Amino acid sequence: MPSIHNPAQNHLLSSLPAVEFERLLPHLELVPMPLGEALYESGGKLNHVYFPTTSIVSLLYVLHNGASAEIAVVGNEGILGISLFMGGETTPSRAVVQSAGYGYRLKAHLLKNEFDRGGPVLHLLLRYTQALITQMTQTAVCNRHHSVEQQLCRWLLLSLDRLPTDTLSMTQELIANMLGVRREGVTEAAGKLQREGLIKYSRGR
Amino acid sequence: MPSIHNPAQNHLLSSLPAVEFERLLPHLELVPMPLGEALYESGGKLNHVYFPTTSIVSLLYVLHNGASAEIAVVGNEGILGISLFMGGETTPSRAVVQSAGYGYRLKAHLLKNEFDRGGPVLHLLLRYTQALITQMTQTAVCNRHHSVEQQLCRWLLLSLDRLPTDTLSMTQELIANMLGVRREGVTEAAGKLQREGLIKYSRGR
DNA sequence: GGTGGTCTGTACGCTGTCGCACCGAGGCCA
DNA sequence: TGGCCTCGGTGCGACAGCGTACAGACCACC
Repeated sequence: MPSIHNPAQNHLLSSLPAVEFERLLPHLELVPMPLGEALYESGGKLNHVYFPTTSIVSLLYVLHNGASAEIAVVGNEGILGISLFMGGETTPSRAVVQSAGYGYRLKAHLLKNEFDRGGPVLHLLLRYTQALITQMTQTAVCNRHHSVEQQLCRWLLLSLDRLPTDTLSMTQELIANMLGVRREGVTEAAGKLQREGLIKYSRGR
Repeated sequence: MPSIHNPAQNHLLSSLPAVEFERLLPHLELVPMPLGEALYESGGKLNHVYFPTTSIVSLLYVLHNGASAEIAVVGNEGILGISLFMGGETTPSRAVVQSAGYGYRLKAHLLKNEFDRGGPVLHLLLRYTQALITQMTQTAVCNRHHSVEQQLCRWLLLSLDRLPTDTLSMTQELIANMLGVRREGVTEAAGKLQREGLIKYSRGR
């Protein structure tokens, strides 16, 4: 376990009061999160919750026909698995690692116990959930009113906000089906942004 | 106050254990909810929460340019004002009465107190919030992948699920800017559905 | 019965996105 | 060096939805 990793890199964990943090600390387990890994499947059971530190994870909603759309992005500011304490046993959406990195995971029942104590952990998690809801609603309205280019911009910013560097390695193809648009659309929009000098890329920015 | 009205018409209230229900009962206030009334404005303060009984309320997200999109529908199965207990003082979205009727309202701090006791009220509200999140994610993915006609269908079903009758009075214009599409698009889709014998309408179904 | 206002239906051109197909460029490996 | 595969760029026809404009239908009120 490389020493450069530290649970406090996750803002949610680092916001916990010392008592609660210490209590969870021994159970936090550093795990690598490789590109493309699916943390949860839609309808699957929830065994662990994840606190990303250097990785980014997308929440996807998948349709019957296979088409999908990203509904939110979670990075080092958040947690994966909120339905654990919101009520359901299962996760309504698919969670896929969008940018490889690390994160800490915790057995689901441990967090649930902590949540049920009703202290600062509860309030922190609810506050984060509220923020996540806001992100989802913005996604919904983006999907309706904005162009591919605008959505690409938003997506880039959301992702960069959650990474220490200003470089992210992604294929346009992947971005495209995160956003639920055509790959060519992304090519076009990205090309335009590059011409305007806003971004630079070659096979992953 | 007409005696046909009863707080138990709201499924959330009727699911409460007797103790909690009795505790809230004296503070529930029946209010008419006329078409078009805005219960909350985006960013506004939250003085009351609402439990619709015979009305339907839309949660809208409004853009700077005035364009808006519906992100969820709340009827007699739910509650308005979840951000009260989720963390924010203010509401992130606009709430507009979409179908006139009645509902009960409760002073915000009373529900907050109840929530903070951590009992069944907390779990019930969280479970409902989870359901609402699911509805929002579906809205997001609908906005991306579905045609106006499909969205109209979904919208009609969502609304009818929340009403005792199978008739709702709405102008196409209103439906259109709930969905964030053109009025003509709704006309066309509705016309098609009518030709197929699925719905009937004249100036509000 | 007339008048005005609201709601609905129809038409037309425009643009953004889609689906498909194809090609060039870059990277990896033998 | 050559070959392969992935990734990025481009072109083209099809089409859904948008904006605008206008005409008819229905209702309410005088």
